[in-house]
Amino acid sequence: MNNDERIMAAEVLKAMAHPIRLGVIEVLAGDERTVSELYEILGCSQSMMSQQLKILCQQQLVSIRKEGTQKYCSLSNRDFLKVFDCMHTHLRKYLNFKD
Amino acid sequence: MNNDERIMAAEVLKAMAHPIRLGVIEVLAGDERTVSELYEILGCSQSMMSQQLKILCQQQLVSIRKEGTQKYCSLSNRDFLKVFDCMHTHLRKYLNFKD
DNA sequence: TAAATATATCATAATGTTTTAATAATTAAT
DNA sequence: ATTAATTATTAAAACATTATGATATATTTA
Repeated sequence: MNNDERIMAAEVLKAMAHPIRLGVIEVLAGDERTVSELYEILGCSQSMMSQQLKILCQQQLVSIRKEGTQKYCSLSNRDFLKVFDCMHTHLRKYLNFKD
Repeated sequence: MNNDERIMAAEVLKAMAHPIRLGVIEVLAGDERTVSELYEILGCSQSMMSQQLKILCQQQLVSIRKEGTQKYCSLSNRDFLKVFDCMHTHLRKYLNFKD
């Protein structure tokens, strides 16, 4: 990776690096969801969810299709689910995370 | 992942989400390095490197052993190199990165 | 057309990150 | 003991992120 690539990769990682945004990715791993389903499931405000989704879409982690007055969100790149496995193991093995 | 786990995972991802810190991980993928080798290779100040290494060590991404007046840095968890592959592909496939 | 529903945007206060420069601490060699 | 080399800490300015509440924009339904 050259420096430009690292700058972009850092932006993508930043877009993942938030509990709500990780939650969105995790929920969408199961299935497509509307914006309101997402903020109900994850327990945050509508405004918060709208802003976090914008960040995820900007980095193309999530894509959105419109249907009437609703918007359906889904994962753009399921490859990122690997990062969850990696984190899961790291937290337990290196950071002493207890369930 | 529950919310506590997401909070911790977000911290780990934040620790990666910086061009210099990504550079450190990439360089250390090849071999162990001293702090001064790292800031020379990556072209940043000594102070900057020291601070970035602290962040990487806190999340146990990097570990350090002391030898005389120098410190040798190495990767704690090589599993994270997977994240680089993932990013490499994502930038090109979804974010139109040009070499 | 008016009301209801779903989502987005804006403003802002609080908080956190990044960068730089200056200084401190530690070890090794003279 | 001084000096040189390596690394860490601190302080501060600039900048970015987060969270909240208020308001705006579509879209559908009555």
